Amino acid sequence: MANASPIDILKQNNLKHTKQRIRVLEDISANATAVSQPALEKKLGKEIDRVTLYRILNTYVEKGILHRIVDQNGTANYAICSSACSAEQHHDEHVHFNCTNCNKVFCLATKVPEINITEGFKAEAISLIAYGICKECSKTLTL
Amino acid sequence: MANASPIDILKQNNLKHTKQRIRVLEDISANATAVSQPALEKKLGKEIDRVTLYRILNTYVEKGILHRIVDQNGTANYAICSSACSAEQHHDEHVHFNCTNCNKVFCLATKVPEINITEGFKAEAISLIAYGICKECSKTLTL
DNA sequence: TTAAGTGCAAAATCTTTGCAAATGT
DNA sequence: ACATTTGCAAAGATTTTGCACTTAA
Repeated sequence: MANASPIDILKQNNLKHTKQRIRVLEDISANATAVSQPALEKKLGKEIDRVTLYRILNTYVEKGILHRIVDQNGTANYAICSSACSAEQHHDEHVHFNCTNCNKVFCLATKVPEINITEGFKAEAISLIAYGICKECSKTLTL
Repeated sequence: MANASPIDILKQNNLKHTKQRIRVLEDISANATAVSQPALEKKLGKEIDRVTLYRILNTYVEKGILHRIVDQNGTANYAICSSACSAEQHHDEHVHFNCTNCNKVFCLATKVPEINITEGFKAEAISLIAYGICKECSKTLTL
């Protein structure tokens, strides 16, 4: 249920499987944390044109293949969606953690709790990002 | 406790009260919702240089005078901090609502609930943004 | 074969930096 | 008078657009 191969994912979404698209999916799956756009550019910059990367990422988000998590700096981070996601109803209802030291974005197991939204407002999605120091950096930063 | 005048706020923070700084505070206070940077630029563009606006907003966020709420698009929105905020410990622990129709950002009365963060991660701040249709747009969008 | 996807060039934005002139205390 | 703040010019970064070439089906 969890780890479909890049090619499977592309097939399921009627997308041509080009080597650029496959590389992007491989790279993001390989990572335990969400990957920032700058990190992707740095990593794939020689294989994939910057513009193509923008287009691939947008396509993936539209199709519900990737989550886009925008952090406090306005930087986009991408993570593979769980199987529950689809292009129509895009549920990204787990908590994200953005380390203010290493800047990595983690998808936590914690689910976003029910929120009492003010009468009259209709919430369709909720983004909950915790900012602080991640597990790794906590160890290192023994100042 | 709530509505200090722009000049009072500047005095309290040892900032010179220039007409540009006062205009920014007036404009943001006048609004019930948070104000986006593009909206501020559009409104104040003839009175205040774009670069000056960046600097004023950054100063205000550093001093804890304004909250910066970054929405899904990476756009910064600004709202006056409650009295509980300070430059050192900056608590912005209420829920924000970003209307996907009019793009306005509302500060809701709802507080951010306690979250169980995964062992090892140290959360220092939490941003919770609900996306959907705001009160006003709900009325209008009777499609 | 042909529709979709990529790369390159270039435009449009957005954000930061440096410095001289203006302003508040 | 003096330290800050502003505005302008310019550099740097990010994101979008258009179009010819390439590639997967």
